[in-house]
Amino acid sequence: MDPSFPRPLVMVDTALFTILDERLCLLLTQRKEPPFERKLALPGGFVHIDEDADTEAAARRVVRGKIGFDAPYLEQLFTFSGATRDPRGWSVSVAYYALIPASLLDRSQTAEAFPVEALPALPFDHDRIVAKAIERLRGKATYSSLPAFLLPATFTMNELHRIYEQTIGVRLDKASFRHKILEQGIIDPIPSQFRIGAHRPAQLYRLANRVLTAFERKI
Amino acid sequence: MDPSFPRPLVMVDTALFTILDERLCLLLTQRKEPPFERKLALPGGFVHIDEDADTEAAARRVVRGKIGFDAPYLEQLFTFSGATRDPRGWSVSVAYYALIPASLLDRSQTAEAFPVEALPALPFDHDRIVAKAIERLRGKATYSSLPAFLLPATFTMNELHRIYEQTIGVRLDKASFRHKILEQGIIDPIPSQFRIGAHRPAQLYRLANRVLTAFERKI
DNA sequence: CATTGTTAATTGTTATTAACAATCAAGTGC
DNA sequence: GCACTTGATTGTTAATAACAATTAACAATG
Repeated sequence: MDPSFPRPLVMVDTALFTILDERLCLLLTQRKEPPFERKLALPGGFVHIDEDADTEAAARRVVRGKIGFDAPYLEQLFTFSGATRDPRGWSVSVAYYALIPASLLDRSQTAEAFPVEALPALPFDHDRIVAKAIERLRGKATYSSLPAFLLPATFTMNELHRIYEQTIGVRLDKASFRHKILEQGIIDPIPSQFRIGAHRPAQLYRLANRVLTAFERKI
Repeated sequence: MDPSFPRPLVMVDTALFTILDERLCLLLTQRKEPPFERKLALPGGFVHIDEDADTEAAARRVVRGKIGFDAPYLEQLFTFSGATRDPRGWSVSVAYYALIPASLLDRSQTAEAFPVEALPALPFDHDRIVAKAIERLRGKATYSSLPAFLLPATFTMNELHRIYEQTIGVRLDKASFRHKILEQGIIDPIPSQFRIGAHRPAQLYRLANRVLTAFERKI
């Protein structure tokens, strides 16, 4: 019954995105064990088959260990594998990426956030994982509500606009953006709630539902 | 050095698509071993860590075992995992999907092709794998050259048109389709080569390069 | 050898959609 | 009051797409 093939190591790694100071950042951890002890790396760990229902549950466990709560958005990214990516042996890493509003993070956590354009050298094949995660994030941002999961529960149209521009990396026309987002119906205005400050009050919005919505066209 | 966690089983499964009689089909195999011996299932097998460089190499090995050659297009689909998906124990299956022109298949292979709307009941969680593979195929077909990999090396514009309609599942305007495809530059006309028959000869085309090309807009 | 049928390829017209630029609105601080 | 800043809207133009119709090139037929 039990197949006699030698089994690979199986782990999960997570790319945790947040926006800090208008810049896309990744949360890294200092490794507590060899190999690469004390180096900064993506949060990850081995799958515990007596504890985790599946690899996504393992990823959620890792995320909770890092930030203390579940990420508003978590998605499987890609599975990396091979004999050489980990010095401990032939391994399989099921990578996930998650989006976390900076408003949910506390001070010590944001201290470990690094802008994606200024990441330190990463061990294992974590550079590849990060590259793929950014590629996926940018790709999905162009035709879905994905970037909204980087914002707190309530936000203004301009905040949403900026977060789309930051994640996609291109200018977006203000009027067109407004039109298309409202047309998609992914957000609802909160009646008589406005962001007040030094300027004209801005209408506050919230996500119409908390699941990812794909658009028919690019934003 | 060696982590003492019990290790999951690691396997690959493949969804092999082809077009037969204008219908999208999947190649299935009759299982030779328990569990589910003699049942039709997706081609798959355990990763051989002394033989496979990574899981993609394992998938290529499985595909070669099924059709005798490498598929023109192969891509990682998703990783399925958990304690219950395989009766042999906590397992991880890295699923791949591939596109294979029917012209490359021989008679005995096409005999094992089933239209995706008329598949037999599949063991394990292969139904989920198939559903996800079809979803991915349809999704990518709308904004990339993916469906072209279901055609032989040379084809007419109308053959390409039909294959897009079949994979996406919607009508596409003939004139607009022609326009957009040529604009993308993914195919080149083969000078003075035409498909002749009972009617007006049709210009033959071939893929400009053999890698997947993503479009800026939907087709 | 003109007629018909069928597929291939093109053209034009209209309706949508997006990009760009400008303008109007509503507050604060001086 | 006035300048300043951000929020929100409007209009004009250009680019695209959808739809319908037409022209082109063959084979088969009587």
